Amino acid sequence: MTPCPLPEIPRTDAMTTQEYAYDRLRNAVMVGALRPGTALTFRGLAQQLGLSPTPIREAVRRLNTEQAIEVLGNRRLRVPEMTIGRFEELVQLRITLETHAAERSFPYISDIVIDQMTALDNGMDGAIGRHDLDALTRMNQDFHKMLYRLNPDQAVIPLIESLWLQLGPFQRQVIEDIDAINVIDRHKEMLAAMRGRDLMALCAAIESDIRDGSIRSGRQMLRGTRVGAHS
Amino acid sequence: MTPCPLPEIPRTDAMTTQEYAYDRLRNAVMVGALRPGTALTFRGLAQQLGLSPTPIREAVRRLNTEQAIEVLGNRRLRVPEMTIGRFEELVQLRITLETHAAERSFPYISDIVIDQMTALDNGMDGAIGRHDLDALTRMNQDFHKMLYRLNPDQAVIPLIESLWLQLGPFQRQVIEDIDAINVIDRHKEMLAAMRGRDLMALCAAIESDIRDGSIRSGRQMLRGTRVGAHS
DNA sequence: TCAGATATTTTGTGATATCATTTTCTTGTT
DNA sequence: AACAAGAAAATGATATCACAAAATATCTGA
Repeated sequence: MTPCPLPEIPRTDAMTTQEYAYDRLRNAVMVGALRPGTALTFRGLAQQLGLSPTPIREAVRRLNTEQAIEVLGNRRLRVPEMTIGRFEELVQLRITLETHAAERSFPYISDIVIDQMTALDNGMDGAIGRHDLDALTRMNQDFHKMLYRLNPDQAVIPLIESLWLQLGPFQRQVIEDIDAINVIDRHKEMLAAMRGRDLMALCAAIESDIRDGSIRSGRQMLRGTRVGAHS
Repeated sequence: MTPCPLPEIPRTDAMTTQEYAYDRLRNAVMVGALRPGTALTFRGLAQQLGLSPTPIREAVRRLNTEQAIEVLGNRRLRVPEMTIGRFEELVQLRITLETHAAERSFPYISDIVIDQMTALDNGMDGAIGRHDLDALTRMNQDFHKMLYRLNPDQAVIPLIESLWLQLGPFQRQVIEDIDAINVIDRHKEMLAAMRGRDLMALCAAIESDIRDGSIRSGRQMLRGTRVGAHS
């Protein structure tokens, strides 16, 4: 009965305990360290993190509001299962929201940002070499966020992150096949479109990027109604 | 120093205290009972609701995650201010997300649902007559949600509700001018498009519906950078 | 061996207490 | 009257406690 592996994250002094618990649990879901269907308890998490239940409850409730963790009526928490229908919805939503975000950030694209994103993209190759999938996932998200954040009034990122959280536990199984190279190629396409200031091409590249990361998993799912929770 | 008016809501026995606090605060923000810029404290809310701080903290943290309430570094909570830029972003996001939702629900439209939505729309006339703006807001949202919920795998509603929460406090000032009649007309357009199974017309009606509820407020805002917090 | 009842443990919930900060009020000085 | 300094009150954060409900383990009888 090994406790679930919650990847460690840096904790600064200015951070409250609740904040730390939230960040750590959120990161665990985001990078897919917890399989779909994983059962949790407030007190179990508290013990595992060496904290009292109070800040854990606040953290879990927040993640519940983001659809990242289910709070079941009986007294268990669960990482949501994935279904074919829900998966399709989430992917379509990602495409809609992320192309929207790109469109709203488009006027703010500058050469400087393109350089920064290029550097970040190059860094991802290193993560692949190291087989550091956690870092790869985070860097991939940072790459996308860097674009969407260009719009100074953006309100879309929290919504997109909720989708990433919902896809995270399932998506991990895809990334483990290291089709991640495809993702990188799509990033190159995105950067090319940004250099040419071509909005249509940028949105097309984003859509491809999202779809590529989903085809495999879609196939996997077609073999059963559910995925995850093998044990 | 009258405490902020948090509209009362029904409380069932099966409800936990945290859940009740969340629902009540959320409703208050949603219907715009709290003006933008309103300052709050955990303990103040606890006292006002006759509860201990613990469940209040959980409720407020959830609302913070939904961008409905700001948790400032100093020790105050605040209903976010509105800016022109953010307002424009939120409205555009609503249009993108709600037309997306309509598209994904489109195949599930049935005559029965159209009848139900028609009935709900008629009920709104009554709320206008009674000048019950809280009920009007809720019924308007229920009208939209009834459509978006048709897709059994929908994951979009929580995202849309986050936008409604962010617009709520500001939008209230608009509705108070009772331009709400326009909204109703747009609902009739939506219903007509649904009867004709015309997706394009449905999306156009939704976009008009959202824009109509925003023009006035946009104008109001152009006179200053901020709105609300009149004190 | 297995099903059902009972006892034990675990869990979620919410109030309370404590502590360090921060805010606010008071006071004194220029 | 204005402003700075210090005292008092209020606040956020989190551990702990008590209670009821639920889950799990144990026991009993066929």
